[in-house]
Amino acid sequence: MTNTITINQSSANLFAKQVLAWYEKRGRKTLPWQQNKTPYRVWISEIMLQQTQVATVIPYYERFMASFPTISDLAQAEEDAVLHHWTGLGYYARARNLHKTAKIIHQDFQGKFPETIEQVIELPGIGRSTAGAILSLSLNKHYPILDGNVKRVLARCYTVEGHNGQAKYEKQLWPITEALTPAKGVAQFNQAMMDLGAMICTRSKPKCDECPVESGCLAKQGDLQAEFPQKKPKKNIPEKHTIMVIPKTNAQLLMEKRPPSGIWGGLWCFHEVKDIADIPEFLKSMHLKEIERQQLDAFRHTFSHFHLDITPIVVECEKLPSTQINEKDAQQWYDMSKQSSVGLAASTVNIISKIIG
DNA sequence: AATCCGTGGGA
DNA sequence: TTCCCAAGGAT
Repeated sequence: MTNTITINQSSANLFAKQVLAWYEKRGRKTLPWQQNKTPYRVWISEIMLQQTQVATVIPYYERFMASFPTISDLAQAEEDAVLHHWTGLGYYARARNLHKTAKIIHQDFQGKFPETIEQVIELPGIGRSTAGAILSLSLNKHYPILDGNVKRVLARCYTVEGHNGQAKYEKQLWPITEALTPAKGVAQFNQAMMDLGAMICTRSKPKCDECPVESGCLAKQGDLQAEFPQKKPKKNIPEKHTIMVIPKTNAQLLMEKRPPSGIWGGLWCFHEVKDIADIPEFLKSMHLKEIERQQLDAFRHTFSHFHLDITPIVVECEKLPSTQINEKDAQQWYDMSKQSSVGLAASTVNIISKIIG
């Protein structure tokens, strides 16, 4: 049983007024994607910021916009180049969807970012909140958002039960953000709500004395800030093991492109085997002769949903004659003396740096 | 509806 | 150290 919250017009007006006044004084206005705002620039920022902190995003954003200043540039880029700009950022489906969407806009919308919510939500990687953010922040269109910051602020203000990722939680919150989002000043309001969540209504130790809506906050009134949003039940994540084989010749490492979906989809990675005994067969299929091997220290890479213990094995090899290492699409030699131009997972960068030193 | 998809920072 | 989880969306 979840109680339905009703918000009348005058309390919504007051809420918006308080938030907008706060934004003028304390809100963020100098982030990179807040300069020269266009749907394209805001779109890229919103995708990068999904489940990712601002400080982490900024350097990625700057590099990305320098390489792909327009939708057309992005649409015409190689997927490897787009993923390269995502190396280490995580959630790589975001980059693949970004590229797909750029192509769609290039082909179906004459390169102009669509401006209706229905069209924007249709695009790969853009859901209701991101669509609302793009259109409100860049074009001041009247759409609500509901990102992690807004959820936390509203969950406390209205003591909404549930936690992130729970359907009933969002189902309660959407009508609230709809009711509160003003038609006038929507760009500033939406930005302000994210700023409040990020700077004031933080998950631990919220700064209620600096909050513009403290007087109406139900959590504050009941001293329940620590109880909302509610805690997610903890779950033990499984442990997995893998052996990564790294054939090495002089200054080159053999890598392969991972399938387009699943973990590290579309990134270049080292070949995985279940057992050390599988290594000779793999080397043979690559037309490589083993000279010697060196097992590096195993290390743990932890994802949100499992641990992966990785044992890297570097195999110094000699390329057998008469063998164009066949597969230019699935395998390639990574030149350690050159700058990479493809997408790599953080753990792959880690292994390469161990080898290069 | 719950799970899959990364990574690094903060407590 | 260990644990939680952040400007979500797709399935």
